[in-house]
Amino acid sequence: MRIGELAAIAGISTRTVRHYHRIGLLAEPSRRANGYRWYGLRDAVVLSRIRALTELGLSLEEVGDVLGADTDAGKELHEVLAELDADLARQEADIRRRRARLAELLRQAEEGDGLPAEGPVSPELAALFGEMARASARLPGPEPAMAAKERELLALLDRTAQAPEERGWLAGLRQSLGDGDPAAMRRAYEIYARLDELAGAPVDDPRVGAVAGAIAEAVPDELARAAAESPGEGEGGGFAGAFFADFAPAQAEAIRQAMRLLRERAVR
Amino acid sequence: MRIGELAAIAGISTRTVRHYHRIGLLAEPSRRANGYRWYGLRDAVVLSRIRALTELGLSLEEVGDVLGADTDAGKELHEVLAELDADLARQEADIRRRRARLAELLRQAEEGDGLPAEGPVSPELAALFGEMARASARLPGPEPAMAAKERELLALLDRTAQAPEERGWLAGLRQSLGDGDPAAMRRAYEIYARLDELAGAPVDDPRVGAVAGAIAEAVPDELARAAAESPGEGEGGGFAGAFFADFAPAQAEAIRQAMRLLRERAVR
DNA sequence: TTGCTCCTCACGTCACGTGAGGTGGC
DNA sequence: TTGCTCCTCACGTCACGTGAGGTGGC
Repeated sequence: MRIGELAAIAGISTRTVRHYHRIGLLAEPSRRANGYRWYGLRDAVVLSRIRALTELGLSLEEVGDVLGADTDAGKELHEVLAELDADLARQEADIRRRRARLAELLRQAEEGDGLPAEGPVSPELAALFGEMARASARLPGPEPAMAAKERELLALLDRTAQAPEERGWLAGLRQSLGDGDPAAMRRAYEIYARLDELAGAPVDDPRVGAVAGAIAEAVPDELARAAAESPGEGEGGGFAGAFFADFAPAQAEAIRQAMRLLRERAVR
Repeated sequence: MRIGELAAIAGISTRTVRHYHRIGLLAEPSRRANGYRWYGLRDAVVLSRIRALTELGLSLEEVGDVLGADTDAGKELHEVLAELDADLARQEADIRRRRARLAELLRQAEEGDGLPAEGPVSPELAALFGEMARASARLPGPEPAMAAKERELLALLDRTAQAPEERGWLAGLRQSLGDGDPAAMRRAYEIYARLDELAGAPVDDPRVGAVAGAIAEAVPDELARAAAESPGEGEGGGFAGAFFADFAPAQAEAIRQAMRLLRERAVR
């Protein structure tokens, strides 16, 4: 029979059959005078066996190994199948994890209005962002740019610090944003606004020290300790440098001073 | 910071970061005098967001779409995530099917001794092959070549006829092999042996007619009907031709005559 | 003549990995 | 000087899909 019929019997494309020839998985049959390949029943038997194996999920190389190992092909197959099952188990667990995460995100989207602009974050942080959105809506005027900036930083931190012992800052952060207390959240937004005002100011602007003090005051002890352990200026590889470079000079200075105050407080 | 630190923060290789630059997913940063790329905190923020999306299973193109759709990125993301979940659900179901099939095969291997040389087949056919193996072990001498050949053909048929209405032959086949009755199985093996003997014989060998009669007699009505519906000689595309070409001339003739007898019986 | 099947290149897919060959920074 | 990091090509991976351009069979 011709390649088209063979392929139809196996339920695959003729291109696939030719591919198997090219890689040596299926022997080339004889040719007719017109150059057409001419297949026998044996080819159909072998090809259907190849397909039975690939449909289980074996790679073509593994299929070749199994077919080639005529001495005790059963044992070879058994080993490959056992390995394959372990691999599929991993894949299944991975897909499940991802689907659970997706369900979580879609639920977040239902509860709030859509998904956060900062991208997928942990449920805890998503809840916090939701509180911020509600607080901001209650306050007059547009949201301070610094609030959005902090959210992006928090999203980054949220993703890089995944280990449980690295997530202490979350509880502290929740406290500093009031933990549901509207007054604390208002104070936080006031600080964001005051930082915004420092955007074009010189480093020695008199407001810098005041803002630094307000920041340090708003940070609860838990977060203060985490901040004290964080790398100081110039340390921590290029990250700290990139961090401060991301702010206007006077803003960076206020944050630097605030961190110094927090470190002093931690020592006491 | 340099590319190595950025990659470390995102938990990926530097090659991956460069790949994202090449395809335009992440903007190229400025360069230092030595040609090194120089990244800011913004890059880390964006890159971690990219990673959060790819780890969910978005393709890089989808990630690009989501990042590019600044007007209501949330809605775009929501759609992509919903599609993705449907896709993952399909994948999960597929993996489960394959694992169930694997478990079945591994169980077969435990029950019999190893996996059948014919490759993975349905549980019903595997059970039948097991009966044949036990029957053959009880009979003297090596197994007839025709028995092994029939198994290969049956494995092929098993895989090509998957729809329930196409699987009637299985019940008939079980009957013809005795359905657990040792006497019937012995008769079947006798026919295999007699077919083997026709391997080198001429088409007009006097034994041909007798073997054909024995085959037709051994086939129960259920299988006779299925055979009657099957394509005759020369029909059914190249398959029938390839089928008969796979036997020695006298063997093919015996089978041809047996099928004719079965068709006649079906008409009555 | 028309539509179908077949033939052989040869590039494209997806998300990078992996050298190859060379240079800057501590 | 040594080891580490960075740079730019450019091929390899996996299982085919998809033209491109041409020919045989009914």
